[in-house]
Amino acid sequence: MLINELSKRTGITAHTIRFYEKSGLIKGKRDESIKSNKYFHYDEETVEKLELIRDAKSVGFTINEINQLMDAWYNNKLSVEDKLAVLDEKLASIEERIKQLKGMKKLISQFKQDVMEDDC
Amino acid sequence: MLINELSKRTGITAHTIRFYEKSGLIKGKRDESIKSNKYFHYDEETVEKLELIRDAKSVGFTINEINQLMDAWYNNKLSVEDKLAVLDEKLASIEERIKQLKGMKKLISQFKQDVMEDDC
DNA sequence: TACAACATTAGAGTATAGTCTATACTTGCA
DNA sequence: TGCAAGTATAGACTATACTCTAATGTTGTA
Repeated sequence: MLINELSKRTGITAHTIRFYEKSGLIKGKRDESIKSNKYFHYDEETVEKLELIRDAKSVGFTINEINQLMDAWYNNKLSVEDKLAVLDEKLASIEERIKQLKGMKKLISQFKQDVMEDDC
Repeated sequence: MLINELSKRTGITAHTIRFYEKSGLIKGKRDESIKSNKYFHYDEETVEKLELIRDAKSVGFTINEINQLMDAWYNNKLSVEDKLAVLDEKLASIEERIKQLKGMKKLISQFKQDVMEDDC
């Protein structure tokens, strides 16, 4: 599929998809048999990757971190140990974030109590 | 206390503190009785605020969101209803983030399983 | 009193993550 | 065949959140 279809399927603009391509997150292939253009072709895996990128971004991962994650996910040049190391590191950072969010939740809830009590 | 002491107490550089001041997150006072300089003086509440800023930033809140939060926290111009509205909104966004993080955790854990099974 | 340390302001620079424009070529359809 | 729609690339622009530099003035201490 070409970039326009990829964009429609993922809801991510062609501009942003090209930005991700330049950042190394995804990789389109050129059809060498077609000499008239230099259009990139994308497969189903790229759709999957873009969805993963969206999810990972929404939880606060940077492009760099997503790159590491995708290498563990799709890159077969990495050893199982290296993949597990990356995955474990990401899991730990997620745990840490959840912990911090819970702390902040507690803090705001407490303050909410205070505000309500002030009102009485 | 002057900016240098505030910086030492919070571990936040004077540059960044001034940036936060320009962004409206904190407010130093000038001693009108001293005419020879324009040094800003900060109180204990500012230390508290900077700690809150650091915590809120670490869970992903933007300066804009922190500004709203601080208004609910410290600004008495807001009504109790308005304060509660801000606090509830922040609580909801924290819940949402926790949910997303848990989803991502599940995804990565699943992939970790897959990687380990591939290894056998 | 010299001078290092500290304070302020304006504005430039950096990093991240896009977002948009301009230019130019290609393709599909009436 | 004409022309709108699609594609690629380079590079400019934006927003957020700092981070640093330069210029200039103030304070404390040996």
